[in-house]
Amino acid sequence: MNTQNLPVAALIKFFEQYFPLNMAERKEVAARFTERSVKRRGFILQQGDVAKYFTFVVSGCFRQYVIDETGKEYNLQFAIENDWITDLCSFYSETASNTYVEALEPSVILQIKHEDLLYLYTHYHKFDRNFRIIVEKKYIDLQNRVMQNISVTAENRYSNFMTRYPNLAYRLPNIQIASYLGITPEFLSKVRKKIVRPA
Amino acid sequence: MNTQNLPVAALIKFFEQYFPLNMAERKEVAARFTERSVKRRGFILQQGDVAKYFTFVVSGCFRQYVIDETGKEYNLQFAIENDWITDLCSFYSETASNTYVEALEPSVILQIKHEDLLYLYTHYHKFDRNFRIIVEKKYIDLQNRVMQNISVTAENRYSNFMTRYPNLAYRLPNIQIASYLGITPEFLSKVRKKIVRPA
DNA sequence: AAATAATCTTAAACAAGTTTAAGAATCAGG
DNA sequence: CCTGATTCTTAAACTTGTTTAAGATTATTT
Repeated sequence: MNTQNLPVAALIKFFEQYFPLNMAERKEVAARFTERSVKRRGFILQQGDVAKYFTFVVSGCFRQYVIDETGKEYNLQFAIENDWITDLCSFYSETASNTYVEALEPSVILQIKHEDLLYLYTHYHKFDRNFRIIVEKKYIDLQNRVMQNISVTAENRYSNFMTRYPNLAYRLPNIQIASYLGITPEFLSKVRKKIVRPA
Repeated sequence: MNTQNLPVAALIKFFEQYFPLNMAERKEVAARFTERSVKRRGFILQQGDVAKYFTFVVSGCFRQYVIDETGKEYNLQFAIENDWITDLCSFYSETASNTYVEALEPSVILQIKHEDLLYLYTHYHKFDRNFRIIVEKKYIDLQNRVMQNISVTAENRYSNFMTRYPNLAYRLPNIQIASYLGITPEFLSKVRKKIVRPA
């Protein structure tokens, strides 16, 4: 099995940030994750579907969002290379999702089915651990975001976002950033103007 | 070892929601968690400290909060019986916390040190799994909160909070709820009035 | 390269939420 | 059960962010 230069090499490298994988574990990764290309605006999850996969982003960019009764969209998260995305709630409870996961760029992903991930959890201690760590890191990020949402003005949330996620931020249209920060694109425009040419 | 009626029995019961514990695992739980009583307004974590413990709440109620430059407090989370609380970021990175964790009621807790939890992770697969599940559930809650923060008015956030966490909500002063929802107590008062006697 | 779609900006009128201040009600602790 | 401290309410003036609408700019697709 030659996994060099393949998307699965990126995934193995990701896991090995935490702990080296033995040969059996590498084989399982190669066997149980499925590669897939997604074009811009393609969906890997839509409202009403059960999230069947946990997705590792090899290249490209995704957003998860919800749509309210009035048709407005709200971005819950972005994921670029080396990040993970799914609707965790739907994935683990195997119930219909309220969310969409859409590619913002042409992307390459590796997906694992719920049952295969459970298999890995049960047979290889290390994957319980790896996914514990993945979710812990995401939890910490999310808590930081909640903190900002309840304590920081839109202007500062925008500045902080740009400094914290510069790679991500400069790839995203402002309209997507506004939706993530919980403000309108019009107000973001105002904020940006103010930052460039402060009163 | 008789653990009936003891706080540690509550903790074992908590873990056994997910998977039964064998005798060795129960012994480790009894041995590695330390019981502690905390009086109202007592702190188990303060800004500048490293969070040395992961805390299971046997009885009582805690809040985690931050204080900004102007001295205002913002509640990041509450934890009542059968919930867990710490500053995850500080706990895992072993760096100083920006947050406080304070008892809102006289409380009884069980705490495990970072090194002891790592010991459990390493020697007992089940604890990696249990803590993966604990954090996943907390992540899902937090994502739901972010969604509300960016898409729902203060009035509806309050209503949703009251229906979603009634047990918790009716134990908390409104001032604490306001701080969690990201609004002022004065505005919450307005909102409550409107809900009782709609215009 | 043209056509279409999506994004960005501006501004005026509006709505949601904050600030300040002060009095009333409730609660915790000795 | 008394007392000080905390919490809750109200209201007026203010600030932050939204809505609507329209034109300008930039990307994407054909």
